[in-house]
Amino acid sequence: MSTRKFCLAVLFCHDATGYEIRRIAGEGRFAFITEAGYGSIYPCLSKLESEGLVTVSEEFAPSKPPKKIYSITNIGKEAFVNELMELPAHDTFRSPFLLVSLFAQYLDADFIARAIDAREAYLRDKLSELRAQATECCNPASQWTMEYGITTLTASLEYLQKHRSRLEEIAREASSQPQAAE
Amino acid sequence: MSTRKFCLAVLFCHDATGYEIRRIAGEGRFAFITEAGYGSIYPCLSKLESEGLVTVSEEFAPSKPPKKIYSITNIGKEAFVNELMELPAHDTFRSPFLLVSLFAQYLDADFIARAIDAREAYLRDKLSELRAQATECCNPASQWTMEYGITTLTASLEYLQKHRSRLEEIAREASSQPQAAE
DNA sequence: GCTCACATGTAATAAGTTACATGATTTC
DNA sequence: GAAATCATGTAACTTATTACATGTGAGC
Repeated sequence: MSTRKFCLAVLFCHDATGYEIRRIAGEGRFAFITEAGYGSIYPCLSKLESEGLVTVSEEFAPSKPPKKIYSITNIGKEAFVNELMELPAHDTFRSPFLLVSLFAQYLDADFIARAIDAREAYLRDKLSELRAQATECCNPASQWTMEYGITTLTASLEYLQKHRSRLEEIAREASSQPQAAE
Repeated sequence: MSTRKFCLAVLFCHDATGYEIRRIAGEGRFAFITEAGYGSIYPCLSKLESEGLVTVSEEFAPSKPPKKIYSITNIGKEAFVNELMELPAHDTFRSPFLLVSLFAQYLDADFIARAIDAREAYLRDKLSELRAQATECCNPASQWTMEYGITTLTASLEYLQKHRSRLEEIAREASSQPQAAE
């Protein structure tokens, strides 16, 4: 149901094609909603249309692929707001990296260093993207939400930078001695 | 594949039944791995057994339901470590609450206040549970990982406490005036 | 000439969630 | 006596992911 809400959320703000909705997924103010691909978005838009929550208008530009521009209807807006008005489920936060860190002592030190590097780079990218979008944006609720994201990502990046050496050491120490299961 | 890794991770540390694995899901050092239910765990354990990564021993205590205690095999340990030794995928963080905050201006102020209250309570609970587990635990990698979680949850809770009034005001202001779409 | 961005979609597969089905023991 | 905890599992359903399939135009 999360792709559904995401599509409605985007269309609530402005008309868009499936392609555009896909591009927005996981970025800016939608960073923490979903990262749906085409395979979820296109079928979802068709379903929303059949339910009357959105309408489509096709645009045939000469010598360009035809576009389907989706708009949310009043019924769609109402449905969306109603769906939001239930106490939101709690966050799902899943981190394959934290599974790696949990078993750092059984993995090699080089690998751990590379995994940390990759994570640091990723967090930095996400952060700069979010910061850029946040300064551009003038809607107060969007700004509040993006600042929330910036705050938590910053905390995450700072922890990683401050404490990465400790994790790297755990991996180094373990690989230099015979290992025993915990 | 995440339930699979989670089961192997738990069994890497100690033997357990499906029921126990379920209880550990989403708690302590496994807080950020998965929150799988019985419906994922039991079939997963059967599959791991058929692959030879774990073994089962049944325990028939008189006047108690029979238990199936799973143990990881050497092949299982090896497979697990090998699966971890690929650069971890990036985190997935999905927050239904942040979708609500994004549209705060269209929702009623009371509802926003309740949603924030619920989130604050949830974060506080998660944090105290994690802190309790972190002090009990003496494995350095587990501790590093839990402190990571504590750091980000703390940042999240602090943001919410400091800035909740701004979000509440957005909802209040909007409901007192005629609304226009963004 | 090649690759990237634009643009839409389907089909097969994998995975997870929910509800169902059962039953003993312990705690209030 | 009721509710919660321990304990296992299946079946149906929903959802998301991946790969496939196709085609144009712009920039290098």
